[in-house]
Amino acid sequence: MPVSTDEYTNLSEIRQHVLDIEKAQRMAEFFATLSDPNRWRILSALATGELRVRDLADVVDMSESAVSHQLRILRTMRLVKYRKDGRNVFYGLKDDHIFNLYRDISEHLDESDDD
Amino acid sequence: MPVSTDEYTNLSEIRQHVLDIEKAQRMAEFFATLSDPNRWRILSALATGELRVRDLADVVDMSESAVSHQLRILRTMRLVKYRKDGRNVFYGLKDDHIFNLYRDISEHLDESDDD
DNA sequence: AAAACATTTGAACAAACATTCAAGTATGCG
DNA sequence: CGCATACTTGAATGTTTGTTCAAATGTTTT
Repeated sequence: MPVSTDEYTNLSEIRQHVLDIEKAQRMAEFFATLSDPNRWRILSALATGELRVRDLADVVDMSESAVSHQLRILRTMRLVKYRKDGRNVFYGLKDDHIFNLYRDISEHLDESDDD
Repeated sequence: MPVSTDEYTNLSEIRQHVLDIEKAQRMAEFFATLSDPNRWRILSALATGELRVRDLADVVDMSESAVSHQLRILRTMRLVKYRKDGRNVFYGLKDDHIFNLYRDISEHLDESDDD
């Protein structure tokens, strides 16, 4: 009986289950948003409540400019919301999706290397 | 009554809730692992079952070398397991943590921009 | 033992990214 | 109005990252 180049598995069937490039791209982009330590620090600060940029910069120990750049990214991914009040801008978490996520991953990271 | 530089919030209290740099770093590293479209494609392929590198490369349409490099990263983060069989190496998902994750994020990504 | 196959590894290169610095906008205050 | 404050933006810079290509390792087959 004829065998294709593949001797082990039916590749054409598997190929249909592989995430298409567009979807894979969107997933990757989202995770990229959370792949920076300072953005996590920002998010954890905002988890305590609304903060204006200046104070946020202070508590996470970054320059206002750096924070502002990062907030733009978090905004784009709709992880934070903001509200203007005079010359201040207050940022907050958009929902707590992220902190469920945070819990799940913490678990994974804390698993011991038993194999 | 004296007011610190901060007129709005008690910063020193918030500071204690900010993720420490080390933990933030670990979180970021983990998410970085999932911040590449091709790694998602690899994971989704492995979600169908074990595959050897050659076939994996085939279904995700990448070079064997590129796949091998990516598998090293996934291995480091303990997202995949592997098993040698002769000259083949079969890779598979280590657990399905990741696909719960996948579901959660899909939800978030599919939310409409209503504000 | 040699040739073919499967996978890994390392160096090199281009693309993506985070921070800095300087300049820009916008609001409030004297 | 003019100056200070709060925030954003853009260009420049150094670093990280993913792929390619070539070579190395290890295994099976003849």
